[in-house]
Amino acid sequence: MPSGDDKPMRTAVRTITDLARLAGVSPGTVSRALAGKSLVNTQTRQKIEALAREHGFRPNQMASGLRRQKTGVIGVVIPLGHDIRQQISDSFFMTLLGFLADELTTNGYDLMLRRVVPETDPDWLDRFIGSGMIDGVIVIGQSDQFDRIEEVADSYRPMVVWGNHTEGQRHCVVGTDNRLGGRLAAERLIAAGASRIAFLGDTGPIEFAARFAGAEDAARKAGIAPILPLSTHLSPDRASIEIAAHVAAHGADLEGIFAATDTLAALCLTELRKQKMAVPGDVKVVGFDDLPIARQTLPALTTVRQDIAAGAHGLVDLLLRRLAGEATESLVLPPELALRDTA
Amino acid sequence: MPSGDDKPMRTAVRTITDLARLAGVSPGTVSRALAGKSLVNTQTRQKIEALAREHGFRPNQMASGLRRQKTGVIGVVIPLGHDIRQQISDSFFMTLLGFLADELTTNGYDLMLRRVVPETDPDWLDRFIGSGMIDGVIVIGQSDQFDRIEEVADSYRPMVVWGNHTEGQRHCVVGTDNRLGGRLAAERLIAAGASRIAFLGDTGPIEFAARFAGAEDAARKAGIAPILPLSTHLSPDRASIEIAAHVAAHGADLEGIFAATDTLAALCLTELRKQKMAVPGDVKVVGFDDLPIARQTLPALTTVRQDIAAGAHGLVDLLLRRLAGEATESLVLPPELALRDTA
DNA sequence: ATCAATCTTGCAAACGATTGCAACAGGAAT
DNA sequence: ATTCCTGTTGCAATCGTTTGCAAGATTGAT
Repeated sequence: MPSGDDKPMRTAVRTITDLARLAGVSPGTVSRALAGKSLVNTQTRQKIEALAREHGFRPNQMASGLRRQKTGVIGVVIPLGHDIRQQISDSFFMTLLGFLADELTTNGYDLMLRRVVPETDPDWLDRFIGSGMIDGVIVIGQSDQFDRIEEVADSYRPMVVWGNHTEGQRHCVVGTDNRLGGRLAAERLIAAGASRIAFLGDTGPIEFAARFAGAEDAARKAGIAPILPLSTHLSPDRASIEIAAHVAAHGADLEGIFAATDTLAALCLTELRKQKMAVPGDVKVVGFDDLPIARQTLPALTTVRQDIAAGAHGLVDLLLRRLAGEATESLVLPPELALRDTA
Repeated sequence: MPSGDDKPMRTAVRTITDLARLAGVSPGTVSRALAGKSLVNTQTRQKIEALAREHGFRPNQMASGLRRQKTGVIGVVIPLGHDIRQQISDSFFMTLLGFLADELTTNGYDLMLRRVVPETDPDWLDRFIGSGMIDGVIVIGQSDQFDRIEEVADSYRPMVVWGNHTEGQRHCVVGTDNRLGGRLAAERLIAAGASRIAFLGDTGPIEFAARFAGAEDAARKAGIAPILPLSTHLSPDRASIEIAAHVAAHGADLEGIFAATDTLAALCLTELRKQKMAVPGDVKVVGFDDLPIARQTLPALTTVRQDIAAGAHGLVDLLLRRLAGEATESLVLPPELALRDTA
């Protein structure tokens, strides 16, 4: 029994049992005191708290999690489906992630981040959920994994997804009304006088497909020519090249361009300038997202705003509700046109 | 003893013990089989693996972590010191985070993200480390917490910090040579003909202070007037206003502006344009970071590149080494001038 | 002084996976 | 037939915390 009580080198207090010994009580009491339960005598509690502070003791979350069958951690997973390289620095998702971190922290949860490549790891979602490390999961972007998510949603409740809402889907989703957003964008282009309009971006991902569909709705309603889809990748390097080609091929025929994201819109503006086309004189441009960059392009980009903060708040709010056993509806946020100088 | 073996509704297999019962072996054997240890008979192993696959079983990470005293999780913490709102969507940190996630995943680790406000939570670092949830920690940005980090570094080894390297510091850091970067920026401005130069940004954060100091070095060496510090906040909203004021007050006197980040540089370009000052004709501008936005400003921004991917790689590499017990040196990455059109 | 009621506390069994040790089987060698 | 391997497996303790249950202490009422 080593007795180094008064030595300057304090004995390390790693477990609740160590602390209990020091306080002269049982581990159970320490646990209760630190957890703030009411069944502990005030003096005892204070002594324990003081000791814990003094030795910088914190209960081991792993052990606690194991015993209580909850971890206090929410998983956030970003499936990299369509275009792996893009997402690495995609501002939209990263900004959303920032807000999510804040919302979760506010609610006492930690955030475990995972980026997965479903193509090489078909089991990505089950793996994460089954790990036992997380109490719930937020999926950022459906990517091309809609069906997989649907399946999982049937048996796993604490999951909320950022993405597009489709009639009759079974997983709980939060997202902007992309179709409406697409309509707003196209309507703006039309109102500004454009009638030959292109959609710039891959129409594969479901969110983009919805934006495209919305634009088509507007075109049909206005009785103008159908929207011309111009496909691009999302990584800036490849997109630049592809956009240059598209502009060279179709630029002269076009009066309006609806870009699937602000990032693409900004690249497009750069390219149009290079090829001596005036914006909004020759061509009008509308983006999507309203990232900070939209205010800094020249001319400043007219775009469709997604309320990212509201999205993050909604995701966390719904997830907490589901954790509490509530049934929840999906949340569809209204997009809003941010009118600037390109259309 | 319920015997629903052949029912379509499979009995849930949640624990290693459940699986053991199904396979007719002991839990220990299942554990060894799933962990890929060599002491298990090949047939037994295959049977167990098949069963695990069939029932989608994965061992509980919490229990495993508790027993093995390691979690497979690396904590990544972003201290929000100087300007809380900024960092929420700061592209640089978020991009770094993206690369970190990839590097860690590649090495079999998960990433736990935490953003903290040291001012209201002085205990932020010890709390994270003491939680027992993480095997090591990466701190993104020293913010104003240099001393706190130093203290912790004395007793906690698996920690690596992104930030500035200071002579004789005790914590292991990875970062760009900010002072050299600052010198490169100022030298470029001087070479382009500017001799009245301002530094745009708060000189409080240590990284920025070093950039400023580097610029001062260059000014001294060239024998020009001292660099004029123009302080701003980092959140775009406030920065815009402050930059507008700075430009109005000093614009006429200035020939060169070295902005502490590309984001500030981009805002500055916008503001200069508004106030009818030609870039690089009237004023030359150099940024720092080489974020994607630097290619899209008009004119395209000359800036000092930080190699973010290399930074993330270095952080993870050093951390893994420290986890393995190696002693490690800090890693200082060389910045590089990305010459474009603003200077 | 006795008894009941209320507070505090300790005891010990979980949570689910891992692992040192010992036991057992099957073979080979003597 | 005996002994000694080698290769597999089971047993049971362990990681650190939580929590139901019961015991002990204290108080107040009778």
